[in-house]
Amino acid sequence: MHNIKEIRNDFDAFAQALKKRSIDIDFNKLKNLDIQNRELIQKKETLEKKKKDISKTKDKSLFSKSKEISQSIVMINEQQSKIKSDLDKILSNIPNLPHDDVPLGSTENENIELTKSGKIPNFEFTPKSHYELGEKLGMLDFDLATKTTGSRFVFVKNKLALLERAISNFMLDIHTSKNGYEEISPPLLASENTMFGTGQLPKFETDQFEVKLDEGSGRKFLIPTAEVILTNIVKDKILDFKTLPMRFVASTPCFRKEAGSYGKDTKGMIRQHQFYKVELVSIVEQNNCLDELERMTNCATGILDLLELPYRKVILCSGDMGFSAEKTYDIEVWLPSEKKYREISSCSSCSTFQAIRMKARYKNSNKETLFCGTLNGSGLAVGRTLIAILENFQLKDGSISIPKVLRPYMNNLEKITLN
RNA sequence: GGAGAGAUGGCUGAGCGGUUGAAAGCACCGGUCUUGAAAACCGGCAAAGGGGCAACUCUUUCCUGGGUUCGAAUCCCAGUCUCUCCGCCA
Repeated sequence: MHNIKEIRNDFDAFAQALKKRSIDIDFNKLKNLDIQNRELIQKKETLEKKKKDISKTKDKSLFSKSKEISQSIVMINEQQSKIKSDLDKILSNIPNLPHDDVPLGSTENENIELTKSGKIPNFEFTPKSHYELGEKLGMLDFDLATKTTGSRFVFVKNKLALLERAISNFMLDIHTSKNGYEEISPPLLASENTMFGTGQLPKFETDQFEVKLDEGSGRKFLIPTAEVILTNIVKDKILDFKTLPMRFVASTPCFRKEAGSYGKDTKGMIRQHQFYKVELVSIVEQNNCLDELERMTNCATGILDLLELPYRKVILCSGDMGFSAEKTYDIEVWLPSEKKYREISSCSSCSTFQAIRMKARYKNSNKETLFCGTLNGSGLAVGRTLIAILENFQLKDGSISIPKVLRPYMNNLEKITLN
């Protein structure tokens, strides 16, 4: 969320910066609400002061006057809180401003490739898709999932289930032992307020799975990414700058409705309602966001290097970035069956955007209270890593060789074969 | 599911109708002392919002929302959350 005080300072600059997002906002309305809001606050405060003074005198003859004032305060207060909530409503739906580094654009076609790494495999046969391979092995069962649950779910079985677990554990080990992240096993449900903090609510409610608990308890949502729950660790906190940066890693299932992606990636397990993801989150001093973004992105690509998977790094254009991000790198892995790169990680700096929503602050060395910077990135999406391994490490007979670094996690298995 | 207890500043924890924005301790910052550090002693230290170029000043905030009152952290009602005991259970 943006700070209205800062918007006020340079209203036109804000409107201009937001244009990069190609978002339609009624700026005049915003401006007017802010002015009205402050006028009413001033009115209210004048009356409150009067009332307070009367109370201090303890003069009985003034008590009735005080009562009158109370009534006017109630009325003004009603108006003011209405205006304030309208104002907040607009503010909470405005996305983060793109950083200057971010290229201008409206769709993914304007994203810019920065680097390419790894060697694209050269097959002597036509490479199969992950779902062909998985089904042939009898280890990916989409039909069964359709029977028990519905579309966009999958049963991962046998050695592929082991592979999935190995991927997860391998990534966690690297991030905790080499990259300095603290491992967390978090709740998979988040409260409404938590979802607001990272920006999933209110604007993207239709993408979320809501879960009904007992009557009376607040609304709960299945996390669409561990980012939500990990970032909110610092919600409502005022941290000491010495405790920063904080770095968390978790491997969790993620749940997404994928509303609006009907007909997209319907085959296979590219786009599922439920998938595992190893997520990285950093809480930093606000000036360190961009450095941390580079560091985090390197942590993600480091995994692909170790797995020997070919990938490229892309910087997202202004129109393709997520709601809370100021700058995002996507890491895309090569999929031989599609002959193209597909997203396997997305690393974003959210500047102070989420911290303002969460009220996550810290005291810097000058004892000033400032909003934290927050970052999140996949390190990596486990399901898509599984896909990438299947496709890139497939052999002519449909068996899969296991990347060397994963073998210790799989009883030194070298190959997944039909039987 | 049954029975209780609680929610106060960065943290711990007093207060239970009128200078209480809030005692005390810890943490933190500054100073004295010390070769340096520690200890000891002295001093400082909440957040949000409004007004002002600024010094500064005003308002709000003791879980949330209502109510009583001239006045509420303190009394009443509702809600949320947390904890303890019993039952059930991975």
